[in-house]
Amino acid sequence: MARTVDPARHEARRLVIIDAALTVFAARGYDGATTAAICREARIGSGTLFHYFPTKLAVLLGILDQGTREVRESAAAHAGREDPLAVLLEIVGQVADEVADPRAAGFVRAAGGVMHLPEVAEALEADADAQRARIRPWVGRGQERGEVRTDLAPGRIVSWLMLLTDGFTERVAVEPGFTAPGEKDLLVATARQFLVPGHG
Amino acid sequence: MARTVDPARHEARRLVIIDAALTVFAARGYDGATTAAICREARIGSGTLFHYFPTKLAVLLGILDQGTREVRESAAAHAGREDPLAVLLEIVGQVADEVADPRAAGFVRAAGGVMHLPEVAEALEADADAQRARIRPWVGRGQERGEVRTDLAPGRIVSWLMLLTDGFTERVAVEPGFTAPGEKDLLVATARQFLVPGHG
Amino acid sequence: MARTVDPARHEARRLVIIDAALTVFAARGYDGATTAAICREARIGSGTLFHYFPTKLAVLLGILDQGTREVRESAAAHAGREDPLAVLLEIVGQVADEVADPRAAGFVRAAGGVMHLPEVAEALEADADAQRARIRPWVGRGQERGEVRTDLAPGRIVSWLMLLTDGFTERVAVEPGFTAPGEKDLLVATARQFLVPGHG
Amino acid sequence: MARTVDPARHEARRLVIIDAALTVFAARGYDGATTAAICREARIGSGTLFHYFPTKLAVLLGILDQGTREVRESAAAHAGREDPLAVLLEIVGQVADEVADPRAAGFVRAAGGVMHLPEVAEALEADADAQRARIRPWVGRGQERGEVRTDLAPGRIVSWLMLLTDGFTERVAVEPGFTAPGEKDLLVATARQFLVPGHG
DNA sequence: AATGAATGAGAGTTCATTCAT
DNA sequence: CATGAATGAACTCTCATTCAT
Repeated sequence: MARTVDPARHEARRLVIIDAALTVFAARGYDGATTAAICREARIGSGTLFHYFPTKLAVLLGILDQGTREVRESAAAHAGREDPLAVLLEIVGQVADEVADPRAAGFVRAAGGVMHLPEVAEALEADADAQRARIRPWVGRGQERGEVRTDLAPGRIVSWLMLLTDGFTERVAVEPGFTAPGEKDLLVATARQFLVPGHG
Repeated sequence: MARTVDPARHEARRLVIIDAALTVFAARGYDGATTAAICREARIGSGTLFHYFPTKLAVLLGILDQGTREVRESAAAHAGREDPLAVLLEIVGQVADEVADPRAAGFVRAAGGVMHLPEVAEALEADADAQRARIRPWVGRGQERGEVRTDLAPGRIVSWLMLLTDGFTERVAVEPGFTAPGEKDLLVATARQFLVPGHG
Repeated sequence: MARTVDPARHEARRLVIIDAALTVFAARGYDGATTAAICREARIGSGTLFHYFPTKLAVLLGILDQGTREVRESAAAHAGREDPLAVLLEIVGQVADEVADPRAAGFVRAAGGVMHLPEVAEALEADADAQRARIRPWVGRGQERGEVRTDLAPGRIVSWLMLLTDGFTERVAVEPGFTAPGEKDLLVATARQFLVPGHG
Repeated sequence: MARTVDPARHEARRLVIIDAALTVFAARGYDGATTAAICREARIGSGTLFHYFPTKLAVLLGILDQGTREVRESAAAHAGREDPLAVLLEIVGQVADEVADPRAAGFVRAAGGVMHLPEVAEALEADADAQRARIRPWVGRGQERGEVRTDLAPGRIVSWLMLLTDGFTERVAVEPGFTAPGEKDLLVATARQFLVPGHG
């Protein structure tokens, strides 16, 4: 009656691998990250990696899925709110917080570097969809209540908010002096400015 | 046995290779782009590629240098102007125009994907410096003349303008419906909004 | 903590594994047969396989030994017979019957494919020896009684009978239209023709 | 005007590789033969092997194709002959000669060991077809002329001739004392006996 | 100058085997 | 006794780079 199948342990180990891979991908890019380096970082044997993920690419996709799942959870957390503009700015601020993880930008670039792989493109699209779905409803409600500008279609406003967070992520990654905590307030202010132009 | 080192011919061929490589890097990423594929695209033999560039990495760096040089040339074109705000918005608009090349975003991501290589980091930094140098003086002059907000240090304003163009580039790359020509005006308007907050 | 070493149960399980391995080896060859596939076929865990056999190779050798043992048993069954030629033709016919098992030919080829391994070569030799030992006495007696040609040394006649059964096995394996039951009679007739040339 | 494409040189090198691979496959089986060993035997770098063959399997298939081609050429050599029985016996004898190459049997077994791979099965079938096609017409003509038994369908006679050569190959491979030159005459005699039963 | 055949270092991945449970 | 998660040695194959022609 050997009951070695401990799903919790399995999931925990999976997360260890994902975390290690995130580190290595961020530091060396997708192709630069050897599976050997990931295993070393995760302190596992090479065989174990492939016990949990069928290919190196699957590890990358696993990380992306994880991120998408977290975006969806975050979206759920806003349910029931009645202040759309505040929610939108909170979401923007949340992105700034996430980018504070020094690995975030490196990993985003690593994934972008292999976006030509269909599976990666698909996963990134799914992630983008989740992000849009998190933002979109609040734009609509904000417009209905007159809290958000109505001269732009809601979908376009979503795109521009994502433009701001994308640009923010990139800057944090590239510019040493441009730190997430230090620029967060200006990000939120700029987003507000964009959402409510007259405000300034 | 005429030593027919025709520098013009040499440079022309170099540019052919650079253009081919740009196409292939954009389509497949840096590591995904084999030198064989670049040679095929450039219609040259593999040996020829290495006559013009010592390594594959050197090809990438060559493209980046080319871009940096163009930024510098573009900067020179603004010399003597007396309307800083207009110049800044022109520069922003110019980025939107460049991004219309469908290869632009793909190449940017390809380069970002190997940013962990010191030479690439250096080249990208040089490019960023050139971009900053192109923008920076006009921010300062704009502030002096009262055309640009003064509540932010000029360097920070430069960073945020680049944030906008970076985010714009990313959106164009990722979102099928988000086209450079279609969104250019809003980019310029948003940049203006950022530079002159009261304006809206 | 009863030391329930039930030898019967142990042997039964061993046979289950051997049978499963025979199936998988026949279908995929020795190297193509993963231990995982054998375990799946035998409905046991991978650890269990190695409780019964120290290595994958030992499983193969186990099957071969089993076959050799059966040849010896078959040989014993002929003891006391007084009609050498009939015995020889029965043995030949028996091979045809065995080959009717669709796995037989596949397994023979699988074993042949790793004959370069000394242990396998040895086991196959032992099997061949057993087969020779089963045939040889009846050839001698047949010659003594004038039932079998005497122009060839008995050992050579044994070799040629095995040549016929080997070729038969191969044909059954390779040629869809060449079935063991359908060709058995001709095999026996050809063997008789070989043993008693004038007979035709 | 570099004209480095020397097809003759290319073909020669290809044959060197095929010959080396034949040796190694025969000695160690398909899976036991590492590409490294083949390269060592052929005195080439590992990259060169894959310059000539896309995969290790393709090398095996190349050898099989080569064999099939040779069978077809041999078939063509008999064109115009008017003595069917003699041709058939010559073909049988030819097989005995080929089997004298000590690598032949080992290679046959190596290929058989991976017959579960569809490409190998297909190639072996093509080879078998070529062999049948080489034999078949002479059986028909032999029957028409009354030189060959007519109680069996011609296709079946073909199968049985191949049974004899297959068994011969196997015996030569397995039995140290059973040599191709030493047993060739008996092979031909046995084939004749089979083709013309009354003869003995 | 231009070529492409040849190279080999290095990568991802497989799988027989071990051993704690 | 039975299990299957963990392991790492070993393999095939890719591809940037060299160099004789």
